[in-house]
Amino acid sequence: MKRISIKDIARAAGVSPTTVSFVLNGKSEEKRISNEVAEKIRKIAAELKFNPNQVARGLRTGKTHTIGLIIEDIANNFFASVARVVEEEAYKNGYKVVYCSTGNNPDKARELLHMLKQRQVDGFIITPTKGMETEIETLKNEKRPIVLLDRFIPSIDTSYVMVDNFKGSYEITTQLIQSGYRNIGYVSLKDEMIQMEEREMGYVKALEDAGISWDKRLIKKIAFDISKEDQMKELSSFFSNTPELDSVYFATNYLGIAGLECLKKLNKTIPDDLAVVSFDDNDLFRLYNPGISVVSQPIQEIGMRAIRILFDEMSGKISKPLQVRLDPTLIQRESAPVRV
Amino acid sequence: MKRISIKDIARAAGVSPTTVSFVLNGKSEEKRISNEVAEKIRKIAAELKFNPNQVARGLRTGKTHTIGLIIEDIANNFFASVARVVEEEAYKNGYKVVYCSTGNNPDKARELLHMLKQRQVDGFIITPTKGMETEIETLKNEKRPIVLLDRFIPSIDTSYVMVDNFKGSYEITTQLIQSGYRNIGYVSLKDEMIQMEEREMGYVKALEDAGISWDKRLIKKIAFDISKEDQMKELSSFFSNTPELDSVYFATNYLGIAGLECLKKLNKTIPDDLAVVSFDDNDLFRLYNPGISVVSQPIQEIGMRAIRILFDEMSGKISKPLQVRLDPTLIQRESAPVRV
DNA sequence: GTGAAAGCGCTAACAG
DNA sequence: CTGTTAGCGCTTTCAC
Repeated sequence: MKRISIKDIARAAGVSPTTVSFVLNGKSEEKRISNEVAEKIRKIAAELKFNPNQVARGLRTGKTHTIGLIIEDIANNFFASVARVVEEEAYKNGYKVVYCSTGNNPDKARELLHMLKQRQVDGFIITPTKGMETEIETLKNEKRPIVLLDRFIPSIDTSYVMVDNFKGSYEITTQLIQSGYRNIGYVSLKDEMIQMEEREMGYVKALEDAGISWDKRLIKKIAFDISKEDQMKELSSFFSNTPELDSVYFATNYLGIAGLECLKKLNKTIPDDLAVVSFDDNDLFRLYNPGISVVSQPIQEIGMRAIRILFDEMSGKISKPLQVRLDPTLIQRESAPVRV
Repeated sequence: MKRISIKDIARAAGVSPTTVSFVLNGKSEEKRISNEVAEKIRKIAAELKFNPNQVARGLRTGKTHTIGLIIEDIANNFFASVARVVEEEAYKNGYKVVYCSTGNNPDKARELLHMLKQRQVDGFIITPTKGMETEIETLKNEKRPIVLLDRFIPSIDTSYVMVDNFKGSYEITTQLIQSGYRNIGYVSLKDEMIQMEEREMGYVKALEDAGISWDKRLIKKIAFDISKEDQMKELSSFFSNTPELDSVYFATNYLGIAGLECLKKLNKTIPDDLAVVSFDDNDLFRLYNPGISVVSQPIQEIGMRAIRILFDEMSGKISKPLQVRLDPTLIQRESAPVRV
């Protein structure tokens, strides 16, 4: 049961492969193929269940109809949800997506990029890690369609789609201050990329604007790649070393989840012992008792914009990088009520 | 800045493309290419930053080094986590993965399969939906490597990897009974595949073995594709129509999450008003107050076994389908304590 | 209106 | 030890 090719159809129809190709690619009008021939070819193709070999087509045309999606971690809810949107929209346009998780490891990220290039993907959506500057630059110079996701590289002018991190961070911190909190802890990641810097700036600026001097001791940074246990240890010691905290702001969903786990272990009650807020939303924050107040990202729109911009770049519809910052949404729940 | 090919290297080195191909594919020994030539070629390739075109290679060799992963929904924690494991392991072996979410829609599932075949993926890992029997059968007849995930198709003898659903379900139901619960609700999906049937059988068998007659009214089935609001409505009315319930068992993480949301809205206290257990584990169940008792799947191992079996099939190491049922783990938390 | 032929970049018989 | 050549399946220019 051998795969059937365009030649088989040609033979069966008594025409040349060329004609078959024209008809099957909808160019029968343009090439003025007679209706009878066209119909006949289509009929035979259907009977034989002909599947064009996309690899061969890719080799010939240089287009693989595949896009490469490089994200931090497909198991992370935020990225998985974005991936879902990207996949769906790509699929609607006849594109497949190959995805890769970097785990925030620059070496792996570079390798993945390299692999995707070898695979001739038509475009890239990338959550860049540190140390990818050169590769992204190269991509850009090669005029490959590319849009950055969740963060960008300040030194390179590419398209990107991300939430307005500063704004979200500023607003939720301000909210906390207005609710009467003064000793607001901030838990973030070491080795940060620009998006985390923006979140920190939002936090600091909100404090400054409220006339609260910010205290370095209330800022805790955790490495991305340590074990769960070490994470817990770091968090625990942070909380025990800063008894003056009346509230804490976790800068990613990932940290927020770890934070809740730690506070549970320490038998701290939210919000009585400590008010809690976090960047990003998810089922846990939404349904937790008490519900965790968050800055939520417009996930659907982030994914949609990213893939649409990529398509526009691929089709040449836009030639200049497009940079999008979406508004976050503050969701008030019960984890940081007005202090009495 | 044109892409450089094997010919360019050949020209630069003053040898033929063949020789370059041999050297770059590590066959210099086998083909007895002289060391000087080999070295020279390698050097030039490195200098020119040569990237072999995998599409061309794929066309020639018939191997794309890509595997297709068809799952229910990449945004679902269980599948995303499995996907992560699969991707990681595939990557270590030089394979990429193209993933697609079916959303449990048979038509989409079939289309996706079709697309992946056109793309000449070397193997498939598939979470089958209803109505995919013919396609899977065809795949099997074409001798394409394939392993089913999370469920299987009883009428077709393929490899698969899944948790022992019956066992998990039986055990957690028995646990509930032994803790003194008698009116145990069961919330599952309509249009179920085999894995859900097994879970239901586990539930029913546990009740029967305990001499409890099971009541159809305590079993609620919800369609997969309805809106969140409708889901909530269905759940609410189920709970109000069955006031005799002392406990409820949700048959998937997805339903468990919806269930918690519903109970929260109805102001029911767990476990005082109603004890709750669920199939699958996740951050929400683990950190919820009270912690939700669950049957947890060995996600890491499921992903690992699936990809390893697929590789073994691809390399011809095994010729007979391998069918794996992994043991689930009961995790006792506080949502269904012994009744007093 | 349709077909012949070249070629995308690579691999692998086969020849020398 | 290395090169020639054919061909994977498709698209596309050019010719008839």
